Amino acid sequence: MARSKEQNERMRESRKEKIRNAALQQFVKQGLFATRIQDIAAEAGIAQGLLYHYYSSKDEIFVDLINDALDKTIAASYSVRDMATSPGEKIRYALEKLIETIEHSQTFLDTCRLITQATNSTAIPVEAQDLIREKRSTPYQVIEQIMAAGQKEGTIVAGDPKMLSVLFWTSINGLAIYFSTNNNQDVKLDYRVIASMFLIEREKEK
Amino acid sequence: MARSKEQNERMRESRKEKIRNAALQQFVKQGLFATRIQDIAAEAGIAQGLLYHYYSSKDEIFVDLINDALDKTIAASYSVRDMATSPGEKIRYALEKLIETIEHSQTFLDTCRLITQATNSTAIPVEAQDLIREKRSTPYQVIEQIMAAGQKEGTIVAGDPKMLSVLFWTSINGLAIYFSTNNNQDVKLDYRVIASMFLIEREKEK
DNA sequence: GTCTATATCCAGATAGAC
DNA sequence: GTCTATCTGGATATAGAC
Repeated sequence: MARSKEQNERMRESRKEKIRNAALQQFVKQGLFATRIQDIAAEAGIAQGLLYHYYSSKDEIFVDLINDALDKTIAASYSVRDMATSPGEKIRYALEKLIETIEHSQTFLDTCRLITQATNSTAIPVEAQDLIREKRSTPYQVIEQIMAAGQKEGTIVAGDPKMLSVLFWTSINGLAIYFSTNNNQDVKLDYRVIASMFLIEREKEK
Repeated sequence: MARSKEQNERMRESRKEKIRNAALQQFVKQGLFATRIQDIAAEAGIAQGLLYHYYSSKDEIFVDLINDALDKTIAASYSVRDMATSPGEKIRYALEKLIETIEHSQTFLDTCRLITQATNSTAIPVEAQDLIREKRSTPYQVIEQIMAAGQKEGTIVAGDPKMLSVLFWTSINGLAIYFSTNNNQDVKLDYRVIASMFLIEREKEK
């Protein structure tokens, strides 16, 4: 009996995962409000009514997705922070990986779009607004600290570390938004151009 | 009689302008779908029914706004193109002005947000989609050409001019999106950091 | 021109059959 | 668990009074 219960739990969770994926596709394409419950159900291959056995409302799915997206972003920034290298190298490596991810991971682009959408609308569930207030500043703070450490070390350009962090993330976000709707293969990004904003000459050579 | 007719025309247009401004405020805050006709009418200080004497639908207002926004962006890029200076100086000057505008003009931020919103949603009127397809590439092409000219001149860094143009606009757009919801005065932008992505050392000194 | 009141439609959420 | 059918609320757009 216990096993059957466990199996059910697992099946239920995998079904919810399927619904979340379907919802993410629709939300990034159409936005929260233009997406109908029916659209999500159709994308997930189930009837509209059945969706309510897994989520009690459209908003609840949205909040779940936002929470996931924010946690992923925070986790990624922590993995950069905890690297066993110099601050300058952390910035260089992070940009290299982020650009590569922008070019190859649709999931990453979707995550960026969802967060941007949520951050730029007052018409989202209050729970989502709270999560954003709570979690969104972490990646900015992480990069700000690395920038400050890099300046002490002499590998990062002068200027307010907070500003450098804002430039770092807004460049990445701007690119992600652009590539999410222009997945044209005719533009190949070179992360070193962006890196040259932050790293002083000596570092650029690497 | 002719004068009265003319006056009426003018009053009608100024009323429509008022409605457009109200709609822009609501669209950038809530998005096209979450915004109700009622919200626009309230913001414009008129009754809901009256709005239909000026616009026949919410979509029609949206299309009008998108068209304006795209035309403004194109006009701005042409004014940079037609400057009587070197390509390197054009890039430097354009960035200086754009950063200043991001910091001080709410209207500019709203324009960027509206275009970003429209570009990133399939759930907008087809007329708006057509306008975007038609007009959106112009600013990219203008900057691309300046970058290429600057490379010949020896003031712009190496790399695909198309990529440089994409980096130029996505940086600006990313910043505009960030500042439209974080109008914190505690971060002062320095355009020279961004300029250092594109201009080679000799130019940076300016 | 401007308002209030209303008809119509459509999406979210629920109920009930299988 | 899964579906179809239905209730309900709310927004768009229209009609009609002033």
